[in-house]
Amino acid sequence: MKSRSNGQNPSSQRILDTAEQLAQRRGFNGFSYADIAEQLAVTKASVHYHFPSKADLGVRLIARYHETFAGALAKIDATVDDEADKLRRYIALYDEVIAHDRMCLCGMFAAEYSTLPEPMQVALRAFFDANEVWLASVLESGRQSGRVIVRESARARARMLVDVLEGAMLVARAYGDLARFRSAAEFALAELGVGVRA
Amino acid sequence: MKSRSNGQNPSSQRILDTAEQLAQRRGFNGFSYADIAEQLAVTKASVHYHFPSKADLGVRLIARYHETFAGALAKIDATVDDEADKLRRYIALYDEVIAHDRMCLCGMFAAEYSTLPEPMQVALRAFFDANEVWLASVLESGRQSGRVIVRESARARARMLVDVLEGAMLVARAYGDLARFRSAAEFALAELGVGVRA
DNA sequence: GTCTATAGGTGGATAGAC
DNA sequence: GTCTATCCACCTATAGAC
Repeated sequence: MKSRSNGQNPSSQRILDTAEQLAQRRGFNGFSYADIAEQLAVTKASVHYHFPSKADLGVRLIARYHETFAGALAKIDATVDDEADKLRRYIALYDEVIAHDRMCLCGMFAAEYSTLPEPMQVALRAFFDANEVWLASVLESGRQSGRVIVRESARARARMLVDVLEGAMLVARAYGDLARFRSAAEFALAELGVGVRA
Repeated sequence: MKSRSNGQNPSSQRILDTAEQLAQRRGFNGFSYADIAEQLAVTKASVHYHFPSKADLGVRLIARYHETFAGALAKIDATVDDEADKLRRYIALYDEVIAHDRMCLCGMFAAEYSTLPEPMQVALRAFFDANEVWLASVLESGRQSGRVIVRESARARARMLVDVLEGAMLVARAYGDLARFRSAAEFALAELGVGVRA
């Protein structure tokens, strides 16, 4: 039945790990099959066996990133009640990315959007949509519980929150300055009446 | 004395115009000499005559973009007194970029930062530094005149402003949604006690 | 599932005629 | 200042042996 890798076995995972790191640091147009093969000490042909085309690889990269992110959000929902805490935990997800000297995979791909195969563009928007939905839900809940200040549309504020975090990562990376990202994140939280620490 | 184009003659300007458009839409790694040559109906060799290496072209792109931007800021300073108006005019500069279906040149290059030749990286930071200095000055002045609400460091708030505008452009472009950018910009202004309209 | 080998194309860049 | 012609490195991708 399985005459071809489905991207779930160990080899495929290692390839995705390596490609993800490269994509987050150099962009989708900034790395090649040769780069992946070199880091894993295999041949380009071997990588092509698991991911026939770069478009396939790109779609799987976004899908896995999305799944991992969604899992992290589900864990927050399962372990945290306070909406302010949820927002802090959300920002910590971004913090960990830039702390590892990476850009958000989807923020990176957003820059290259017009050069991407259409399936990747669709998957990319799905990622941002999911972030927006989750954040809007937390903000709405926070407004009702009185733990978060949201004067305007929760949905619009959710979008703006994603925007500032992506932008802060983008610019901070040019300065190699993690503190710069944290400062912007702190401001974004403060506007919601949420302190950096509980 | 001038045996070689200095990037200031008409041909060079047309090349820079074309390259700028391509770079803002596809990124520095997303266009080639062939793309420029095709749009201008000349040969690649002719483009290389004006800009021998792509690194040369990239540095000149950022330098010209920076100069144009600085000129626009100087014009704002020369024609507007009210700090809230200055901030609205500043945001209008970004608005015009995305309205032309482009990303900020330097925001785009920031994504590709680690793949850029070092001279381009230096020029890139200089652009963001200049933005930050101008904005911080306007915010500080606005705070003193009472026309802008700035509770924290003007410098840090200036950075955060650049971050949210760059991030809003980045994400809005994936949705082809100018309104999404405008909404984020409006929020950013509102936090400073500045309305969208005077 | 990984390898060697290679195809077919495009990248940036240069030489030299006009 | 623009052209033709070309170089060489690299790209994505495939064929076929092991």
